[in-house]
Amino acid sequence: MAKYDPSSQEKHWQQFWLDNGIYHFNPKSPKPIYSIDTPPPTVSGKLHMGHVFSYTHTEVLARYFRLSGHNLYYPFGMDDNGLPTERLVETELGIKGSDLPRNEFIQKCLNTVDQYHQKYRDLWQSLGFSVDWRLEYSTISPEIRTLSQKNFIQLFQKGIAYRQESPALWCSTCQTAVAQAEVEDKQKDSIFYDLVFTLEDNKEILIATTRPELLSACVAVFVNPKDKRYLKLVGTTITTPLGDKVKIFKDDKVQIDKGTGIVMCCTYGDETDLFWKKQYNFDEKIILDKNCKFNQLALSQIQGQSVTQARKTIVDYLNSKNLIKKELAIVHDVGCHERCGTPIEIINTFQWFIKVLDIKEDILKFADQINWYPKTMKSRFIAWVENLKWDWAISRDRFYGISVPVFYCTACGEVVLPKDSELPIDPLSQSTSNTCPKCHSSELKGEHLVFDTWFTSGNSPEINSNLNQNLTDKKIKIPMSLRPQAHDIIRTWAFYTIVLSFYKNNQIPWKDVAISGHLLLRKGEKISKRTGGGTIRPETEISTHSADAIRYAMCSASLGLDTYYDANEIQNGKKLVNKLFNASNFVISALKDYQPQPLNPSALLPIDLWLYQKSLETAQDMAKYFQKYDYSHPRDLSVSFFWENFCDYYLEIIKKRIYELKPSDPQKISAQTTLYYSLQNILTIFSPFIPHITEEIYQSYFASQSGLPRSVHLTSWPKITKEFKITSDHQKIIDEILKIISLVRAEKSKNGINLAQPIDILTINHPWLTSPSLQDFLFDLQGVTRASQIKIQKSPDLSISLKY
RNA sequence: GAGUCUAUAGCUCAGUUGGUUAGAGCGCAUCGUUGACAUCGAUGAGGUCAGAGGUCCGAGUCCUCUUAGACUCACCA
Repeated sequence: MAKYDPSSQEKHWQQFWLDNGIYHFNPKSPKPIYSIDTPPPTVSGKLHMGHVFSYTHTEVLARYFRLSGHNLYYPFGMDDNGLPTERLVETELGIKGSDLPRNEFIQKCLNTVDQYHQKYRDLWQSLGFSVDWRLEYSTISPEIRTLSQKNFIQLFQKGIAYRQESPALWCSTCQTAVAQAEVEDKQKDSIFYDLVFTLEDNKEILIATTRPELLSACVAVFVNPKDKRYLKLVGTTITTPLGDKVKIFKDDKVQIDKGTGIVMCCTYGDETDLFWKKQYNFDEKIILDKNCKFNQLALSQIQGQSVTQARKTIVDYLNSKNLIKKELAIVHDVGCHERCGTPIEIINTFQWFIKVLDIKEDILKFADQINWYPKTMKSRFIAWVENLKWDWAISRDRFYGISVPVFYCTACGEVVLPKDSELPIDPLSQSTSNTCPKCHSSELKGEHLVFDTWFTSGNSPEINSNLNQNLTDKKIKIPMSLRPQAHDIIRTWAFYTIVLSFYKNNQIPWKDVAISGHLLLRKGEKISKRTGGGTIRPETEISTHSADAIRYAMCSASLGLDTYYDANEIQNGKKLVNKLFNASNFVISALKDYQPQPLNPSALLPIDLWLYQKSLETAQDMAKYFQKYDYSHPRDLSVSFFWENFCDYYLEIIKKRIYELKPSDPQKISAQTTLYYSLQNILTIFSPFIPHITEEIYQSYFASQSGLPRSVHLTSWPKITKEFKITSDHQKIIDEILKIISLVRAEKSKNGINLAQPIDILTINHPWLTSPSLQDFLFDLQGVTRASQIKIQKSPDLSISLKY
């Protein structure tokens, strides 16, 4: 018999599914809709195994929901605008967005993105994803740009989106404001400099800082109210090493034992500076401009210099005047931009914000209305919301993104909105026919800022519910059924989606959230955004091991847990595929002389009914787990039913009937009927995990049977019914028979004897089994044990003896 | 500094609301294999459930503390 070759067959079935629209959403179906808010992966480079991991989880679950009677709505998007994509294009083409005319740069981005769409789609399809590819979206598409801009305009009109010049978290490499969620801590080497300040009585006093370059922006000095050393200085004036005079204040935030116990407050070195500025209403002294170069307000020597240059310059300068008394090398955590690793500065700029601090309570209430799987992920969300300190900065000083759709009146500065019909709009290259609502001037200047990608992808439920309307005449309703995603973007994507849904619909965006963990390469080694999993590439893994084996391996650990990439699991997947192929071929060959007939429990031998019932129970148990978004238990349940009950026991038990009985014998037909229906169940319950091999087997036999669907993926999840329940008496006997089979095998194995070795007499010593009660099982038992004769003797305990 | 999670066999993990003798796969050992399958079958060894205390008739499971690790947040002058 030909071996199964996944490398050709997987492609073949993927094409078959596409050609036949097997996974198409059917708007006319009466089944309840199950809708998935698939994460649109950011187009920022290659997809890595971490993507494969979490997307496979959703894929497997989606297949279960389809089989269990839902009209599955499974779209797919690509998040292909904004900073991450820009950075990809910049590195790939070796250009800088800032060096090119905006239109030209955007065109280059669009070209690059197109290639990536194809690559991404190819990968998902090579894994056998059951997505309806007619429902594919791209966040840079005109429809979605319109939707995003429209939503912005509504938020602006309600006063929820606002523009403000204020200190914002700023990345000097990316030249843009960033959101709190995009900042991550990094350990950096630094130096604590003890600088000489002068008191009113001309006495010198030391203040430690790691940011001497900000000295020109020093607006105050703080000590701790409990610090007896300095308390008497509060209220007096102090002179900085540069000669500026500032006042000394007291505040609890000062740590007595850190540095010299005295802190300078510079606008702005960190968030504490910002807090003090607001609290004590200091005047700002802004010395860093948007390029993170020092301006005219800074010390003349450092003007025009970057932060690192300036630090060196000013240290040299102060040293030359002997104003640094001590340098202490330290390692400390610095907030950096997660995309590029650059330390974040706080810079004053005009940015657009969405109010989120005002609605923390509402958001927390929404979090309660959503089912979180696993439950513990909800606490991460709550912790994030409770700790928010900034409104959501939604604008970015970048090029390739969805423009903030506003104009400014050059006469009076008023914000002018475009007409809805003018959307999508790029205010830099397009104009609006609206005029200034205040002074009616038509002299307008377009906004150059673009949206943070999350502002658009945060609308994904609405995007999904409006996709491809001619295919989905019934609108997909919000809340959608499921948001699947990984845990690293709880604070971004999940949070922003809930915020936007709150403002837009005052409704939760989805009923359930299923959060995947991360795939780890080795103990403690994450797949980082930079290296993207190194040499382990999804494409190679799939082509060398097969999609089915990879899918199987990805479902090994529980939802939400970080999991190691385990070559063993892939091997197990391969073995399962092989085992299923072999077992099925055996079953199908056993069905050669079989005419399919309706399944009638009373026409089945007890052991046959037992096996069939077991297949239904397994399906039912799996369903319980699947409904809780648990894919790993169902996987193991299906494997152990198939491997142990079906292969190791049942197939061996019925071989004698298959080989030796006439086609017309009811006992043979009973076995064949059981095989016929059980194998269908087995294929269905395995199909979410290993969709290719199950389709291969299904197509080789079942697809041509009358009354059966044309694909295993269109079958129904097996349902348990009372009529297929065996009696408890039979169950008891079967339990004993399985034990006896096991004992015979052990006995043979212990003596180094081939399991197929015939036995003259098998003697069963048993407390209550009798010949009549074994009547229905005797033939099978002879077959599986190879015993020509079976004797039963009464005995307090179960034991067996063999005579060869 | 705060929060969340994790700690079970050599490895990777199960262990549902506390209930007999703690499970699986891999690995290991021994044996077997001409009738679906060596990507196989059978049998077996291997665990004081991180540590200490507590509640209970009974704790891997609940509570407290300790230790180690991961993640998130805060601090980052």
